[in-house]
Amino acid sequence: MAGAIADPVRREILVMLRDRRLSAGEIAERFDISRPAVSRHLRVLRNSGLVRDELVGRRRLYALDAGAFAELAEWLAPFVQPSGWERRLDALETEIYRTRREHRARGAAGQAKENTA
Amino acid sequence: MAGAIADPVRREILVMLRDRRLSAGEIAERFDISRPAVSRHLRVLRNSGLVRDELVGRRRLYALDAGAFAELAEWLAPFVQPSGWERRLDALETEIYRTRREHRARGAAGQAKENTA
DNA sequence: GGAAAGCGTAACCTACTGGTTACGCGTCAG
DNA sequence: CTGACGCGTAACCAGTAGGTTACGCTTTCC
Repeated sequence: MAGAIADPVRREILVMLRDRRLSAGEIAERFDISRPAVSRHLRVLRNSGLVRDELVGRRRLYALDAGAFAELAEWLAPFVQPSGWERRLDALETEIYRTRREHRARGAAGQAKENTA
Repeated sequence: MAGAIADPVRREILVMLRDRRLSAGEIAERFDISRPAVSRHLRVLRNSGLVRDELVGRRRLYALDAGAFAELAEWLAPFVQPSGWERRLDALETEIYRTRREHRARGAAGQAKENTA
């Protein structure tokens, strides 16, 4: 399911559906890609459960399915605002590593370069 | 960035890092795939900003970056608990479509099959 | 100083993804 | 009934993602 929101086109479709329910054609005409391409994106969204579809005459209306998004949010929740526990454990672990190292090499200063800030 | 959480291996790495900070090797040995493969997953996570890395001696420690997750959560937020607005608009739109249709065809009953429940 | 440890990168191959055009099927309009 | 509309599917193709093995660089240990 997480793979469904990986594609930018699909994410934009989801944003569009946030406002109102839309037919396949209405969705497709807002993109520069062909209609079948959009149709397949819609199928992926359908299979992922992020979207529900309803046949109305010869049109097919798409709407968001809140349930799937709730699942996503549920997965994401533990990652936002780390509980503070980990930071302490990290510090402890680093300390262990450093003391073990400095047990021998006395002259080497403790250096650690931060990346990907 | 959303593409980074599409892969199941990367998601599992993130879960692992939720508890404590880990070195590349510690991460790699928990998977059946080769170490270089894990290394590239880590690069993807690094480039996506979901993970920060710090060089400690000859090891490279990885830790979650809360900022990126906050962004994700921010994007996801508008999708959980729809505001109620859309449902009303949907109902209205459906009504318009039906009345226009039934203006001519009197006998046809309003039918709409739900899919992908 | 030299061997080993810890990681990343390069080159390569396969599998999937996402795009296209051509087509088929059901529904509405006249 | 027949033509147009709306939409999905099939077949095909190029680009990317993710796996592997081989290799190189930096840091630690003796």
